[in-house]
Amino acid sequence: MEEAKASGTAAPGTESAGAKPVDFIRAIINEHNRSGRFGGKVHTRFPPEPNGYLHIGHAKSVCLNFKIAADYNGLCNLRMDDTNPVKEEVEYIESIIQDVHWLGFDWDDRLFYASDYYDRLYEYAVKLIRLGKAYVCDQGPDEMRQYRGTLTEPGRESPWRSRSVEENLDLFERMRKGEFGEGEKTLRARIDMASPNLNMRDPVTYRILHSTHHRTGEKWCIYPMYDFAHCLSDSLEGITHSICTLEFEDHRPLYDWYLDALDVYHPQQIEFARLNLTYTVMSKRKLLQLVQQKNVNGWDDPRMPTIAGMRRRGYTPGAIRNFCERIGVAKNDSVVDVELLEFCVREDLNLKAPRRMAVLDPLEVVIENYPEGQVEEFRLPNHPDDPSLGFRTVPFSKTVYIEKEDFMEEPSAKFFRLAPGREVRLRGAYFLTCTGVRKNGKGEVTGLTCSYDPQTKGGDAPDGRKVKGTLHWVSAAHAIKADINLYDRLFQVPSPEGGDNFLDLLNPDSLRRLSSAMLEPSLADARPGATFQFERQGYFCLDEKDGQTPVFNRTVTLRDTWAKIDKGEGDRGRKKAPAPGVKPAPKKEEAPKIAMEDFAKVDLRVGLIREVSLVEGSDKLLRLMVDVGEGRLRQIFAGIRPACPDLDDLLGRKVAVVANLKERQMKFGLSEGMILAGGEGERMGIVTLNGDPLPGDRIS
RNA sequence: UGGGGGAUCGUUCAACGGUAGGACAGCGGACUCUGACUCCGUCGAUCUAGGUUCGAAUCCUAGUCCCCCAGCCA
Repeated sequence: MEEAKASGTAAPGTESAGAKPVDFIRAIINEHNRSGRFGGKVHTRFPPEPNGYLHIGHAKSVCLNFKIAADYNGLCNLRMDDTNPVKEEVEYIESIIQDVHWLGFDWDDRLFYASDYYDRLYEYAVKLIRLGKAYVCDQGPDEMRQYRGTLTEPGRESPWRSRSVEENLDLFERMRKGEFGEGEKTLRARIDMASPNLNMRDPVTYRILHSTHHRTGEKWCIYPMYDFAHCLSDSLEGITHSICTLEFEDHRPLYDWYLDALDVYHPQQIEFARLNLTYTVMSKRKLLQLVQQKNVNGWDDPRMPTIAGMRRRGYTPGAIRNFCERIGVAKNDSVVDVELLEFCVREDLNLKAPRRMAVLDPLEVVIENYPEGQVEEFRLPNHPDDPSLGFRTVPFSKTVYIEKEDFMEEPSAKFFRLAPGREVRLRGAYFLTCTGVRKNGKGEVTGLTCSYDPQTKGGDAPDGRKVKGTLHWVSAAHAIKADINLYDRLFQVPSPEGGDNFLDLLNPDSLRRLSSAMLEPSLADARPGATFQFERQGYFCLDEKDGQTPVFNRTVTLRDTWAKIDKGEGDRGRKKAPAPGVKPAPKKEEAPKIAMEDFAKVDLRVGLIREVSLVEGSDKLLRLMVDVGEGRLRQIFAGIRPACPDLDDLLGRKVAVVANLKERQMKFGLSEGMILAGGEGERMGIVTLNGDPLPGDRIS
């Protein structure tokens, strides 16, 4: 086979082991370049319809189109696909222009509008009529639908299909002049009413819309349909590769048909899978609904997956571009984990964001042995790894605020922040030991008294003693009060886009407003839009500066290993754990929460019980040694004792084992799976398998 | 039950008849004046069944499942 990579399109040295794999679109382009189909030229376009704000899904397309053009030394146009004046607005056009620019792309003087081509499009339509390939149809919407047939039955030809060229020309001209009302007449392509592809059953090419267009005003009352306008706009602009999303795949025959029928320059349409993100919705209809119903505060609400929303939230263009790079491009339907986006944001911000200290939920600390009225100034670096970001000055005094959650009166073993008698470091300042706790009548902690070690100025102990915790802090006398918006995912479930009840799935805590945060004074100079890392908290950007109190939006939290530990302990300690090792059957009343797709991930295997023993200290658990066909026995602790008065009865039984479960360390030992059982107490039963399945056989 | 697409670690992208690899997530560890960053380690997948082949994620056959299409929206 010929070496594709040696064809000269790859830069020198890139065909070595580290070469980036080529996605399927570039593979097609490479093939075109090899065959000379477009003379080595690559010219793409990003063609949004200005009927909403751009979102992260559009960003994928923007990056794809502009990057491909750049990679191949070609060009990419920005084109507004404005063929439906009813839905489109100037506000959207402006936002699109701003957003694509903000993302870091430029189209020079190549901002186009499909409406730029209305005159020529009209001429093309006339030509189609002359060729006998289009006709004016008098069918109304309902009638046309009936004649179209169904997915399985062919359509019937319209009675108007055989009008003469002259009559069609005359009628079309009169449509243009406004002699007919909306819906009275359409221009249709004469293709094939029996085509299995519905798009080819004499599709409407022009429709009458007595509506003011945001650019052409009253000039037209007939407007071309997408399929007609799009392929010809591409053709007119000399686009080589018309990259669009998957749902247009079965429009490609029509794309090709129009261009062939008119015998004009013919770009190649290529379809890729649109981006979906977990915990959000991407359809413009749903986003519009959220805006209109005021579930969010406009298109640029920081919780929205729109470019404008992400900008306001503090996401950077570089992070978004990087994200689009990492998710790749293919034809699989995919839902990308929003954590990848957040990773990209952190990755970018970590490098650039100056560090600051901000206490979101303050707890007052009085340092008893610190001189009254004394103020020290510490010079702290803006970035731990990048000296070029410089320093700022932070004042310190007798009373400081620390984060409420950085103190625990009765700490667990793994908590290494402040607690009575414990010593921690105040970042960049001193070691601090908690000597007393102040409480209100309800027993809530309202403040601490602490002592500091003057020897540890700057944050290091001359005697070399270590502390486990370092806390951020703010001097009470110098603090700036601020409001903080804590944003979380908009929806509670990973895929809210499923049914029509997506509004029920909104996360009620997607925005938490904090109004008593205290910031270090250097933040007074922050400019709107500037992003900082509030140490140990996350990245925050200044939203607006009008009013007395500044407002910071949380862009994204820091990765928080402690939260996981803490939560894990909480789960173990507080919640009543179900009998381990048993998957409880769902109760009748409540619908099962497991989606079929999740269930399909369960690897259910036949397990042969080889050993059974009681577990000391538990009246529910049994220790089973089960053969799952792996050449060794798995130890499974199962809470099935109530179902098994006679242990010997279990020996040799074949049961259903969930084999791909993460093993679980229990106090009795490691449990390497789960066996299927249902019911509770004495009514519990174990799923037993009859017949001759072998241990390890998959159960489907 | 028409047509068009798609099925590879939990997620996503790769591997183009020759060792199934990367990233994110997870887990474990090292480091740390951010429980961050960084570093190291680790877990983990070819939809199913046949066939071709020395060799199959890749080719063939037959299934299964998922997505899209019946706008005068794009």
